[in-house]
Amino acid sequence: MARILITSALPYINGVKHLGNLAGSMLPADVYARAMRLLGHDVLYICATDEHGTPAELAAQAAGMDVADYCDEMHQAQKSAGEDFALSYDYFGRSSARSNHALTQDFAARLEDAGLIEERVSKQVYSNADQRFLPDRYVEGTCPNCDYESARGDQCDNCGKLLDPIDLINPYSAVSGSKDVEIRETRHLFLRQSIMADDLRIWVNSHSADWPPLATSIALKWLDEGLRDRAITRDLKWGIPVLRQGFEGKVFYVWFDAPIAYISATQDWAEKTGGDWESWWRTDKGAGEVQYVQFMGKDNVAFHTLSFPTTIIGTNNAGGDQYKLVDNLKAFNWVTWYGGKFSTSQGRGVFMDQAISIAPSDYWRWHLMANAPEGNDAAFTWEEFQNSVNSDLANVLGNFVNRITKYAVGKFDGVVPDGGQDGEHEAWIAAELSERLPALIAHYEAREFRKAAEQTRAIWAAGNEYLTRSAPWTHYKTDVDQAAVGVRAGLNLVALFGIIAQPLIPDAAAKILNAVGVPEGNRTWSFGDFSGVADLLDALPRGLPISPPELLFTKIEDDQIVKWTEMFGGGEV
RNA sequence: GGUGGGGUAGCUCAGCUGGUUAGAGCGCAGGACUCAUAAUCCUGAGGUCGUGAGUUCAAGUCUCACUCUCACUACCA
Repeated sequence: MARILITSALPYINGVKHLGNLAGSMLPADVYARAMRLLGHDVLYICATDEHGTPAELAAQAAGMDVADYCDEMHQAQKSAGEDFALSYDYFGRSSARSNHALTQDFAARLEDAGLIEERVSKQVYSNADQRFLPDRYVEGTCPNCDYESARGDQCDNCGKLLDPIDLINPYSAVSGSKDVEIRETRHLFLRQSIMADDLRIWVNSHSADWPPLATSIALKWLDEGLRDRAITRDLKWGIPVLRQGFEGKVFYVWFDAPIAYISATQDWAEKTGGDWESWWRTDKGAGEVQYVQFMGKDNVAFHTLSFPTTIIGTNNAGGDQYKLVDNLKAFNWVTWYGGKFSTSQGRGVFMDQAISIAPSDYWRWHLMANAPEGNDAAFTWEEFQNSVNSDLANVLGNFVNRITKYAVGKFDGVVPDGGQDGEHEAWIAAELSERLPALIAHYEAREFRKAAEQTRAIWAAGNEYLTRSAPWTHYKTDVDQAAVGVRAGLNLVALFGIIAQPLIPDAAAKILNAVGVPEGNRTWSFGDFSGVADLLDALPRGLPISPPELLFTKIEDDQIVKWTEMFGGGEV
């Protein structure tokens, strides 16, 4: 048994997340957590809302709310959306929690002791009308390169050129539209990442074999370009106060405190459950044996492979408490939406709360993982979604469960039949399983979600092939015992299919396992060694009553696709 | 502009350190079966592996050039 710590990138607070966010961090982390628990590992899966920063303040302002109240509300909304999708967090915390204030301030103090903090003065755009400093992208104006009139201060959307807000012609605040903006000097703390670059490179290279190329290549790219020091404070009201003379009214940068919330949320978990957070995070207190796995979209890779590690290594260098670095890191590409990106700010795509209102969570979980954006960006289309659900879930799995349980009710009094001897067909399916089950587990252990889903489906399909081969309905006419063998094996396959389905489609899996009376304690993946896989075909007690579950998966009809396409604008480019 | 992915059957994608007739699912065409949500099972058609060179006994797999596409590019997170 291993101890596995899992975190998924913290969803930002400014709205319910879309399917791209779900597919790229929370959902795969959940599927992995579930699979590892089923394998008997000691798993701790932590997530939280990421609540600080300019967008949170502006979103609250737009909603006419106090930012703390806004975050309370949105935290609840996201927590509830997570529950709707059966995300099995051990704890879903908040980066604004008191624990995170304390820990972030402690980290900053220790980084200073380690000589990694430096004060610098920088120039930034200030809006008098908004009474706030504006991040580059919140300053707009005319592009000096192409004369596009709504160019953002960081980059022009029209010609793609990277800009500095100072270069904009006729700059104005994107928040209020006010042209009363000026350049002001402001003092900030910088994290001296540059002096950690060599250490970071050695560490990243040590993971070149076990991280996805996407992760190492992004990290090395930044290192190759020369890691720059990064400001870790901001001129904002909402956030974690900087305890330093001359920094009154300033807070830590959201990207400094957010990953620290992985740790502080674990502290909050411990507080609530009586668990021991230090054994998960403190390498000087038993966390050395923990395997820590992070899940994130590719946009987050630089922060998780460079900035946060700098924080951890730097803090550790100060002596005293020693914290754990990530061991394995799974990075995802994007789910794309009809030629473009999902966008929270522009409302493009399908959001978690909308998704759950039109189809059960299992449908989304299955489709998003079977088509996970692992090697590449993955296009979401309604047709593909329909196909995944109807073909894989309804036809292959749902129909299998339905056909054999109904047949058992019709011909064998609704119990697992006795009688008969296993023969060549049972040997065939046993051989299939003895090859496929270890492959399935290997895919989960390697966090290859497309392949895990593909193998899961292949095992279900093998069940259908087994029924074709053993054909109990044919034997029933001449040899009831022979038919009993097929029905018995078939019902045991139903149980097995439910057991392996649990990480991906937990709700349907529970219905299936209830239908064939598998007790909670027997739903794990302790298959033993796979030489004994034939026992899986006779695991249910003979004579055990079973009952067909209600329709497991309702097919998605063409007219629903038409309706959803209209509703969500899918099909537009 | 720079950097990094990717371009493999109609569609979505597998193909680790180069090695027998390039694979899967869906879709399509035939057939089988009738227990089942008109489901399932079998068989088949279909690809000059983006383009052009090169290295090698041998390249989808390595090198170079070209082309298309997506992403990242550091004060949005």
